[in-house]
Amino acid sequence: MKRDSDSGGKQRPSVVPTISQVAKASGVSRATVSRAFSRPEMLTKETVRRVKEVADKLGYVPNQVARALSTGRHGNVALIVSDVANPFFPPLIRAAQLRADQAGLCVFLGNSDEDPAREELLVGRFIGQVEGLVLASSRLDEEHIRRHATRRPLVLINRDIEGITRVLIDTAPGVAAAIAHLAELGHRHIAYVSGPTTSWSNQQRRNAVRREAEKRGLTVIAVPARPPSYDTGRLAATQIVASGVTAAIAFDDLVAQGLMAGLAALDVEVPKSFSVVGCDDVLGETTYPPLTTVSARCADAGDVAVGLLLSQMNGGVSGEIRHKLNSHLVIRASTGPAPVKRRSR
Amino acid sequence: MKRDSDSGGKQRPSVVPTISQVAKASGVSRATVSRAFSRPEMLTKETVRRVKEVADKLGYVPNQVARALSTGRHGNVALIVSDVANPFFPPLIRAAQLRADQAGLCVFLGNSDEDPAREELLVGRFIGQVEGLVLASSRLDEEHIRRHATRRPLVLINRDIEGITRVLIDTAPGVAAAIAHLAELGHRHIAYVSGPTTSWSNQQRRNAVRREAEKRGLTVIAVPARPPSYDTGRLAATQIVASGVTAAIAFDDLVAQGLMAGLAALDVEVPKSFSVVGCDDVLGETTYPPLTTVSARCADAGDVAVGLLLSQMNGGVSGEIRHKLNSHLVIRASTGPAPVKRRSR
DNA sequence: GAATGTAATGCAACCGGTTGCATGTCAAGC
DNA sequence: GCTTGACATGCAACCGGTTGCATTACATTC
Repeated sequence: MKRDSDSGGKQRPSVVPTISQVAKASGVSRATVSRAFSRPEMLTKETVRRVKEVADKLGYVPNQVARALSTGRHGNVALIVSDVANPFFPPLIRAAQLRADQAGLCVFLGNSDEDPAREELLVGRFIGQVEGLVLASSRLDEEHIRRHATRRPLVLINRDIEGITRVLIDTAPGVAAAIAHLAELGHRHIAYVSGPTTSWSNQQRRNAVRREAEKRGLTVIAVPARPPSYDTGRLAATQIVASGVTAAIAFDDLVAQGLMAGLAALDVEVPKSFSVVGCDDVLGETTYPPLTTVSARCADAGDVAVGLLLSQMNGGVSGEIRHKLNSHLVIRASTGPAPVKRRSR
Repeated sequence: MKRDSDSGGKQRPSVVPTISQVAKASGVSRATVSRAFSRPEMLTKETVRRVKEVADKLGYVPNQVARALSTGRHGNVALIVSDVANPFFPPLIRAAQLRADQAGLCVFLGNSDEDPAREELLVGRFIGQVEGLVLASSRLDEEHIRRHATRRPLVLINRDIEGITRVLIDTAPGVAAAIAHLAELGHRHIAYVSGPTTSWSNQQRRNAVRREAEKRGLTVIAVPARPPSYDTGRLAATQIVASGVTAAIAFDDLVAQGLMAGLAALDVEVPKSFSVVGCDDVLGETTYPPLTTVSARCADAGDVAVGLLLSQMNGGVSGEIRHKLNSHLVIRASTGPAPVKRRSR
């Protein structure tokens, strides 16, 4: 019964030393080595020092996978977004990463490409090896989300499901400010260039436009740009110009940018003859002309979401949290006074 | 000695059934359950069917972490990029994801934020739980990269280290075409707006500009935009205009876009009085005017890199691979005939 | 000096799978 | 009818850590 699994000659000689090798080399038990790394306060300083020294020499690093198996803590979280390539997400991803990093966590990124089935598949793959999930603009139906939430701490971004922790980018105040801004500039008839009907953000924005416009006596028409993109925005220009409005507020910056391109192609000058407002503020000053937009602080959303996830993972927060992020209007150069009204068209 | 670990009442009653529970419920051994999932061809069809049925009923899913511990295959790969927020990366990330997904792999995303120390930290966290790594635009020094490559399959993007599998986006042909294009339009003096000196891409582009310009008898000046961004591009405009050149080719699209904004601010019309060429083709037609640029097919790079990683993980490809991706010029509206020369300035 | 308490370390079971080998079953071959 | 072999399944060790409990060593107190 020779069971000297430690000294056993493996095919890979020097790579990846295990806890047993460190234990043997430093003349202590595996338990002590383990504690030197995970609970050093239980040990003599001297012991910790010695073990770590040996470990260093051998190039030992605790095996995360093995650790995860026995403790159930993997040190991983998952972030699933609906479209990595949409400029709304990269800053959000970056902020989420940063926050997770600070907590020593690794992050899995999933890209659902707007497809619920894909998203479900990804969740399935991730859930076994993460301690928590963040779903940004999830396209999953409520039932699925609830089920996953029973298995793991889960935080939603821009999805409003009761009982599940969520962070919502509340663009209503910013949109309201945008309407006020346009009203002050003398615009009376405006268009809302709308996004996906299933999107929580779109519903929220459209309602805010309606409400505020009504309050100020403006008339609003809705023109779709679906899916929201530069191209659909551009294509919407004709219809919008034909409708006789003098300003438009778009579902997002990409649509707004497309719209401006469409207007330019029709020889409609922005902001001289037509004003455009975007949403999300993801393009900064890079458009021509620089876009007036509603800043949605998407980076903060990533940061906050991971923060909430962390506290849920640790403390096991009981109460439901519905975190709202404020928004505000950033005025640049795509909005200006309403053109003098022509008598007839 | 009552050691009935299987039926033992855990605190969590129904969640996450284990292989033992499935084994018991279906009246077979754990080994058989294991094989029903990982090597069904070893078992009777009937057995597989029965086990899977029971597993389904119980909601059993094999635990990835446990599996990884015993097999050493985690089913994960890591992708580290230097800046998620740079528009060059999202398409690359997306393509890499897609490819990994098809192979049933989960991907960890790391963001080094251009910081070698951070990148090293991330690699350390990932390496224990992945089967392979892709480093895009790595800022690590060669020695570190080589070391990691001995531990795990590793593929580089836009980093040229001998002996390590790498995919390089070869923009030289596209840049050469751009110079030719400008020469044909009558430009004689041009500027190269350069990026990070340590960047492989930048060196390659600058050299291509030099070489091709010399061949055609154009003169080139170099103007820095560091770090490469919209803002540094914008700021470079003054110096460029003052130098008397009639066209510029920028390190990337962002710089080019900034440059166009800077030119507009100086009342220099593009393309009438000045031509601008970008690089990477990540902005499509969204600039004003639409940017002539060198298409670098960054999405393909992600796809190819993961593909190479996979083959390295499986077959254990022996020979070194240096995969070059071609580039070509996309002509849009930011380039035009050189303005008629004024006698003096 | 014996009893008591406390701090440091070791022992061995356990996490949930995988897998080499042994065992058992059944049918074909002589 | 008994041997032989192929095939299906079970046994038990193993992956590399963690942790409850036992043990040991040492200091304190009376």
